[in-house]
Amino acid sequence: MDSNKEEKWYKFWEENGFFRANPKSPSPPYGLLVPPPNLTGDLHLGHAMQHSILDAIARFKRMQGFDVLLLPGVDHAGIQFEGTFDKCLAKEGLSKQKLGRDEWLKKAWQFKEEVYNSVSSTWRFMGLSADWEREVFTLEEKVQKATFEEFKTFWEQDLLYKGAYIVQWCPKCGSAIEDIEMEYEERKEKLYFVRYKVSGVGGYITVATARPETIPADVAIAIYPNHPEFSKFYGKQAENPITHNEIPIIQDERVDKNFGTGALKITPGHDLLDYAIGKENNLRILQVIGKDGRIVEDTQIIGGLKVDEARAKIVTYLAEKGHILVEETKDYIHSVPVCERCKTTVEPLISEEWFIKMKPLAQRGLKKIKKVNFVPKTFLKIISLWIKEIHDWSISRSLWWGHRIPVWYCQKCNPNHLVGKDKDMMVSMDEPGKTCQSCSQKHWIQDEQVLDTWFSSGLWPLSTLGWPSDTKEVKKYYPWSFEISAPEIKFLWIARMIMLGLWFADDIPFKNMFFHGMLRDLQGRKFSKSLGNGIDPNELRNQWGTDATRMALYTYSIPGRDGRASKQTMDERAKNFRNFGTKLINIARFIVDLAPQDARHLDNNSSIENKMNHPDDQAILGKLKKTIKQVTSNLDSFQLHLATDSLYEFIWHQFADKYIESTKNRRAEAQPVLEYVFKTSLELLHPFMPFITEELWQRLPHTGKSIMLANWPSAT
RNA sequence: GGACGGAUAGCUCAGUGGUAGAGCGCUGCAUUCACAUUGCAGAUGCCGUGGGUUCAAAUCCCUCUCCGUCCACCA
Repeated sequence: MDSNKEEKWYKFWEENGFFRANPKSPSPPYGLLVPPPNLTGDLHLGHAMQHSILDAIARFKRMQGFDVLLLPGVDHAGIQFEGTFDKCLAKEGLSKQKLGRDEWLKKAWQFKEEVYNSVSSTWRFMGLSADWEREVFTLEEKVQKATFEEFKTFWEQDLLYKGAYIVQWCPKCGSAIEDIEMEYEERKEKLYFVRYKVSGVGGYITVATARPETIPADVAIAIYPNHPEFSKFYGKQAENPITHNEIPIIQDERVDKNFGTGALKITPGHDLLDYAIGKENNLRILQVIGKDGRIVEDTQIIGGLKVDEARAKIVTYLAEKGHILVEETKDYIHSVPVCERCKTTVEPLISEEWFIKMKPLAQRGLKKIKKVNFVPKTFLKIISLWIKEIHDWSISRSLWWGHRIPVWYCQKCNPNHLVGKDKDMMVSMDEPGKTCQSCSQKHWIQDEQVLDTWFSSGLWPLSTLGWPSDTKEVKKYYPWSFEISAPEIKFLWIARMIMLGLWFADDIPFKNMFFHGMLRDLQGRKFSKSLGNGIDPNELRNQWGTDATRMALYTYSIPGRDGRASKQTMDERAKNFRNFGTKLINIARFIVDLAPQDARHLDNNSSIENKMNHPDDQAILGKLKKTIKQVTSNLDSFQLHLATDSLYEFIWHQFADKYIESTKNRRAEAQPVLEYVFKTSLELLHPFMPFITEELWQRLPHTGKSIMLANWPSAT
């Protein structure tokens, strides 16, 4: 089937409104939420698979008589978009600094339009029967309102706070990121043994560290309790070899007695564990690494240097002074956290950020999460465990592209942008009309940061339906019937949608949660641009057609199961299903074009089983019934690979190879069965191969305008 | 260190208590036949290891090995 014909049918369906949901219809709802692709991202094989699965379920449910809402959207993808856009600006010699926030945003929106227009048409691929008129962009007004309501409610419920906290900072993105936005890279570095002089009693305490450049920010040394060698120093002071400050020697059982020397330098400003220990011991917090990834200027010895330069220089210096013995230095392989998006080494440092207290949300989430039917069900456990061990969610990002934090400070009374309840700050979407309660004037200035993309995406099941307004869409389609996701965003997105949905709408956001597997290359590596191992779904479509590409993808659609694929394996499978399509065309040619003059034709009004008594007819009708049952139950349990498998086997090897051959000597008599079995087969196949089934169905005796509107075959 | 998943034909993978399956690849035969983008026939597997439950195990249970993924504050 060529792409012109595909386009023709797609247009036919869309123009007839077959993709549209109808909240007013009395039919029961079946809502499917398309995971919004990133604005800047090309669609890859994983998207193609998601779309194919979503579309099969949607078409199946429509044929079963449901009022289907398949709702598409686009994600603004904060960090990713901003990175791409800034690169483009740099080519024109422009930058954020030069433009300023307002001008930058204006250009960013223009850029968004350009990008959107150039790629959005490709999102309609794979025959996705989405209700395009309802497409939602994550920054549009509707979503803004919902996001504001979310923020405001958290604020009123006292679940929102702002504070200096140790965060994972990506110097390149210039923003805090969440733990779950980080990756780890195995790196071979050096482990240095640094001697700190103990004051008063004489002697040294040695710590092992991979990060000597943070020594200027050391504020204590911690040893594990009852350290055989060092416990005599407990309570004494040591001398910081760089700053020469006196720092206390403390004990903590979180220090691993088997690592290094059993003593740990405490740097609360640049390490999460140290931060926790420092807080409990009321230690000062010093910072030597700035948000630009360089050592702060007024640091001794290494001020102004990049981190790796600083490390080299400080090691040389400490070795010269006898604090590091070169022969004691070890090679050390460990995992270094890097930013998932730009692969820059992440620096833990102190920053002012907004947080949500997640405990209450997690509690409610855990109580109700069992209502979600996870496919495969192992995800219930995985996600529940994560929710159980939830920590507060840092929702602010130092970006410009996103929902700006709806908080206003009185510039006069609150120049440091501190947060208290209703004095010199306000939570408001637009500039407050009121005056400041402290100075009775209006000098409002908005918080500089924007919200984490997932803060708004987490509300996607509600914001897309017009919440917080009590719309007919919310009433009818919430909770959604079906959601699909890649496993990699199960915490970032899925877990949060569940908690937020329960918090704001008091119900789970979706009844069925389907996780597909990850497609990898033949060596088991992820597809990535840098490896160049990606497979372009459009190339497959051009070569083999959309129907065949979809069928090839269904063979990989087993819930939660990763698959390995190459262009070659995809070609092999797609080719097979292209051949299957050819087979269908030839079956149609045989049944329709070459029908004998005296053939009776299919009569929709009477039961075919009762009229056709030949054993071959009875046999094929029986097998068809069995196939209807199988396909229906496989679709009900979202096992698309089994559904397509049994259809393929039935149509090709039972119907075409055996039954059709057997009718050649009683051709005219068998015509009604040929027509009936083929038409029914096409209807069963339509969710998976929408184009060719429409094309051929139209050529058979039929009622109704489209196979999309046909009733799902019944086995009774 | 925890949690989860995988190991089945040359390759990519289904199956998951009752005589080993598909696609691609391979071998042989068939062309005035709806279809060579085909049909028919065929070869190829101690279903990772060791044990257990059962009349019966690739399938359920336990052990081990190897691979993979996720989680965790790996200095």
